[in-house]
Amino acid sequence: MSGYDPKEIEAKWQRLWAEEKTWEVANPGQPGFDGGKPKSYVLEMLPYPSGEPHVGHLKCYAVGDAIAHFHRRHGFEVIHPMGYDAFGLPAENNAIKTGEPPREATERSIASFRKQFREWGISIDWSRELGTHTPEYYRWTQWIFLRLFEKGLAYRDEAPVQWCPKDATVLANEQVVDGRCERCGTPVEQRRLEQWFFKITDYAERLLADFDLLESWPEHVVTMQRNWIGRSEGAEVTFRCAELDLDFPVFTTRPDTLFGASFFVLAPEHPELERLIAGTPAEREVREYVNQVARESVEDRGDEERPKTGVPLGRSVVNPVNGERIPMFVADYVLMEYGTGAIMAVPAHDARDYEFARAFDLPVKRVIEGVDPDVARDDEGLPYPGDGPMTGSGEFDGKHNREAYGEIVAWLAGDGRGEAAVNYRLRDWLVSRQRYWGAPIPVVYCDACGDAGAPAIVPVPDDQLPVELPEIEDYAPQGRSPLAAAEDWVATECPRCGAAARRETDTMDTFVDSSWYFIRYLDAHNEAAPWDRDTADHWLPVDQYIGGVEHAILHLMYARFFTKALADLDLLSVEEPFANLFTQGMITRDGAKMSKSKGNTVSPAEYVERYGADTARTYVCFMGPPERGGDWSDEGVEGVNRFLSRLWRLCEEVEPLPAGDLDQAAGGSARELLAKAHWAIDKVSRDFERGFQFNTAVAATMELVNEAYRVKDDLYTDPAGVAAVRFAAATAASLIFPFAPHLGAEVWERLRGGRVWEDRWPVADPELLSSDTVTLVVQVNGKLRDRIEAAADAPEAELLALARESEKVRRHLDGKQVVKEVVVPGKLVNLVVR
RNA sequence: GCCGGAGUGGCGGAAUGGCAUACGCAAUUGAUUCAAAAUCAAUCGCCCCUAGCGGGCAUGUGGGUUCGACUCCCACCUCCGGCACCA
Repeated sequence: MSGYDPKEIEAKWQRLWAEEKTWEVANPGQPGFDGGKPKSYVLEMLPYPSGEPHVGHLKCYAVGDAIAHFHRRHGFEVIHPMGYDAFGLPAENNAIKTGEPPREATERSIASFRKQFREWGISIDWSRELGTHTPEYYRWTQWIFLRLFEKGLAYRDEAPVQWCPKDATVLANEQVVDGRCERCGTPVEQRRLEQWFFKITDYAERLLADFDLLESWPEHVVTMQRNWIGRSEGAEVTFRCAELDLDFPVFTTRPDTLFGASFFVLAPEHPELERLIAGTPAEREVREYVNQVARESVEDRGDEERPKTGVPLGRSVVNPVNGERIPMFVADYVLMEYGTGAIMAVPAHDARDYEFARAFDLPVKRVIEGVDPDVARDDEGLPYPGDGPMTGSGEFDGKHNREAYGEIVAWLAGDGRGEAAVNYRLRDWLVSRQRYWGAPIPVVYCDACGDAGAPAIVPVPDDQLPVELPEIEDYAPQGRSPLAAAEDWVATECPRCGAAARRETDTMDTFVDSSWYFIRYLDAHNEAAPWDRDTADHWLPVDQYIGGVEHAILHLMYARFFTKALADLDLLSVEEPFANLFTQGMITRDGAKMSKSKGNTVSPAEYVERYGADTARTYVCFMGPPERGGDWSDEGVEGVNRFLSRLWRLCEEVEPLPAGDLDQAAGGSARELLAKAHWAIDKVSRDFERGFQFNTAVAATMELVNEAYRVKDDLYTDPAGVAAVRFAAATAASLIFPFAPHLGAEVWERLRGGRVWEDRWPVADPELLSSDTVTLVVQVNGKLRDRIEAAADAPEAELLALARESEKVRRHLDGKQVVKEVVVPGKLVNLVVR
């Protein structure tokens, strides 16, 4: 015997799959397209190629590949592509440090990923491979940008952004760690700059409503997105500053507390602040305060524990419900980015307003009766955020606030003082980056086309795409995009008037690239369009999407937004990109997240080298439920390797033996082994269907192999018995194939001949799933007292009689009276005694 | 604070309201071997005793529903994840 040699087996099958292009599928209309099969689009989130693949990649692709194989063997035409999310910061930061062009480091990493995916035996359709950093791809990213621009869904606006004063650069949000610059540790400041946005807020309502269109998404992911979108119902009410003839709309979820508004607060970034204070005694103090707030880190400002600060403006507004003049303040607890950047403060019924009122000695006026002891801070039981009868609210007094809510809104709306409103926490997606390694934004600025000093934004015509990323020398940002230094590239002609114009030097957020890659796979080499409509309609939506839960909000929501926008542009027929989502949990080591600095990383390549890809893949599926995390254990890997070796040895042992007719293997341990095999088929199938419970699926296959070991020596004496062992081993190979495809294919070929992936997924024989006798559990007062073999179809009376006959049971019935008998046929008898 | 998820042997984890601890790891023992590794076989929750085909206790804590609860309900504790001055 030669022993289990994964290197040899794995190389053999990988070669065959590559040569025969086993996993490639054709599009409708292409030769080889199989229109007779239903389609299944199985997709794992594409990797970000930086360095080498890590163990999280292994788990993601092992899980996804198992699903792809399972679908194929259920008769689906499975499309299972792969690509690389190749633009992004790490490659660029590496370039700044080492001078190596981002493209080179990225290509090197991609080569490593590609090689390892092949060595893992993942069943990828390589004909559809793509990299988001190639002009062939980002040309279409730019094309989509232009379509969004035409629709008004991409726009340019001034916005506060994160700025590092030491590096003199704008930072991406991901580069701000605890309010400091990721690279130099300097506290980050906010600045207002012109930026590009996508109008995702237009889709807030549909992004919420269309959760109903999804088949199966983890509940917590839906909840996280729901919270992120943060829909609130309330009213927009206008407060007027008569002295300056200025209207200040506010959003409130509590219009029922309007009569209790005793002051009014603007965010420090509020655009009207300057007009309110110009030339007033408050001017200087307000300016100082605003500047001080601007220097605060975002984290400090968000600290709820901090005492409330602010400055009076010396101005007032009129409360539209009662005509009261209430003083205006500026305070940092009001955020410009939520609502209108201004609030009416109702200290009696809002904890934050209450604290501010205390700090500034402002009146607190109760308008709802009630006390919440958990929140109340004073003798009167204020603040009180709950519900109750109204008071001090004019004609609404005595009514319950919930009841009066709608009436107040209607009353305000009647004469234009306010209206019902919905507000979202979601903000528009800021997509421009002052960065080199991304897709250039395809517009130019033309002074000649513009007017009054403001240049016109002129989109680059489709036939001039892609706007290629130029080669540059210095990648370090200098407060503007590094692309600005490529002067020859920046200087261009206006496509509209031909005059001298300048290119946009910002690039797009990499989340833009990954918001549509799953469509490009479907028609990856189309040079005339991002995709062919019919082809995309055939394959979409993705039937099963697999990835890390860390993308629960951003990537998944952006891709949903893109899909809806593209559907509105009449480029797609689906409203939702991912019908089913599976989020895999994170693998830790020694209970901690893996990181290079902790030195607790696991290199998949090392384990594949030592134990083979089948062992590594099966182990990550076996270590626990895949949606949960798990701690990596070298001993656990060895355990899985032992199991695969046992299957291999079983195969080698039984292969040369002359086997008889399986139908003759009717009695004794042969039948028991066959029954175990069918039990395993049933169990693994159900574990797949019930949310990919791969740990128990692998365990069931282990049980089958263990059972075969227990009985094999007895069965070898008889050809029918040998046939039963062969069947058990081949079934184990078939069931383990989605996890350990090389070994599964090899054992199957040796014992059954042919290719296991072309064989339909086995179906358990109901005849062998049931047996003539069952183990009857006998309880007395719910406690197990005996187990008795009984005929499976025995009537209740017989089971009761059997139970009462048992010596062990009688001992517990002694001197007692049976007051109740519970019989579950085929399972259990419970005798209740007193 | 709000919203999710989870608490089961020495460890990772199994259990449509019906045999708690499948499967794996670790540990112990035996076979094989000159020996070891590998392999094969077996034992393996805790406690008690009269040592058996024995009894009791165990699924975070306390209640409840039920003939019967890891599973369902109520209250609480702990841990993990997300959001967080969102008006």
